[in-house]
Amino acid sequence: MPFTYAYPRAALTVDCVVFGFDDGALKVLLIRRGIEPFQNHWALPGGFVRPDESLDDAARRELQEETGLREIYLEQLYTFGTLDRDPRERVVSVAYFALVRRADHLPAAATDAAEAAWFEVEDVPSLAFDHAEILEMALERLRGKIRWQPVGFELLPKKFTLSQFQALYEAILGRMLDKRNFRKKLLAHDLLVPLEESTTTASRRPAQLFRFDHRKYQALTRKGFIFDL
Amino acid sequence: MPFTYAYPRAALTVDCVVFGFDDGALKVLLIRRGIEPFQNHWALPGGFVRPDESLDDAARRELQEETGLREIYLEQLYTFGTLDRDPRERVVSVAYFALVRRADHLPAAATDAAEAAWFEVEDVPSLAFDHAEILEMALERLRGKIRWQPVGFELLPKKFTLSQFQALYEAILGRMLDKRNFRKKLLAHDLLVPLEESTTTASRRPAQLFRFDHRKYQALTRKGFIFDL
DNA sequence: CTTTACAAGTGTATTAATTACACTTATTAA
DNA sequence: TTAATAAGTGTAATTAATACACTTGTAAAG
Repeated sequence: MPFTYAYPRAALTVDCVVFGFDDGALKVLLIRRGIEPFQNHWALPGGFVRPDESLDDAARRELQEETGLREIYLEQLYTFGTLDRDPRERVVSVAYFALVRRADHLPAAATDAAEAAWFEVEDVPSLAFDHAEILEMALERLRGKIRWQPVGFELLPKKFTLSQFQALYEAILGRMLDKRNFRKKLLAHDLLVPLEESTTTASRRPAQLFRFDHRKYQALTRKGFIFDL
Repeated sequence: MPFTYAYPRAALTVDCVVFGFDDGALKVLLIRRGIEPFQNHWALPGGFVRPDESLDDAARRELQEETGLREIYLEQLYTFGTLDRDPRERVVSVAYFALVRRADHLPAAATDAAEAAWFEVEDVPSLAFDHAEILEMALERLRGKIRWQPVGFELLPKKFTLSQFQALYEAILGRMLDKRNFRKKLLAHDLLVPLEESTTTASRRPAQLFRFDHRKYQALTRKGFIFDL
């Protein structure tokens, strides 16, 4: 049953830039395309928006289908609509920006059919379509967002050490931070709750574990706060 | 000549939130709709994206056609894609955010057919579709943007006084600022060039006129800077 | 020509935030 | 017992943010 319109219409897709943090490095989740165009190239997970779902719903569905990820942090990034971004026809893509706790989604994730893998953002293969441009914009968004919101909440495991937190910020910002100043500022926000436990593995001094105070985190993000480090 | 697809496709539109500053108040440009749905309601200028133009081009064209505005500051804001935002059919709208110097575009602007008018953002009539929501998001963007870019450049006349600049910030932020601290911080950025001239009208002390140093403005926005007031 | 009304313009002291900087401690493996 | 490694900790100097009130220059009114 075909659908007919008086004027040509662009196809609508969503594409997701999924960031994770692991082994001290910021990573992005890519899938290997199974079909043309760009068959076998790496690309951002995504696909066509269905007529009966909102853009946000489409992004969540595609993520679930292609990477197995569910219930993760997701926000709209930007809409890409230049004329030649898809070789087949006019395709407008609404890009999304997602953050996941790698520990909660351990493997490269249960995937439908295509291959999915994490890549360090500093070492990404050449990407299909204009996905390199989308990734670049997502990185800028993340670097900007970190100044406003304690983004770590979405990227770190539920229990984490201050060193892990600092390593995350250093990976995102791309520069080293002073340990004492970092801790002083972070703890001043009264956002972290120390746990009874400490790390046990590794041949060195154990580190204190913390968790986020979810309530205070939400109150702070609502009224907006500066978190410059 | 009809166009046929295997699946239904959403229509794609652009809508523009155009801000201006005048008489000490922040204003938004609206048009009165000539056709159904929402005939005679006020709405954001906008319309359908044509198959041969990018989203940015569509926004610029619609602004020109409906309000006469050309060559103004324009950036993409957000894409609105809930299922029921248009009563006719599925319509996805890419919203844009624009800033104009009211002095350069004096009247409500040369308009094609529909009526166009400026409204104070604090006193906007009820709007068609989800345009109230779009306007709200644009205001948030403007209030956020002002903190790290000297937005005044796009909104103030080419020659302006420090009091005008402060009034603009007060209108956007919705609170009063201290005159001495405002001037101290603003001038510290070394972004303004004092002119020979002063204001002449009005029965009071003339005010020093300034212009922006375009070169320094661009250098600062590129590397990002904090402009908290 | 004197007075009045009005916004323009100007400085300092206090407080808060940011930065720079180096050694000690707890653990495991050798 | 020693070596290796990352965890943990405080202070002084600098810089930025804030609070706050009077004088000046012009035009209009009297």
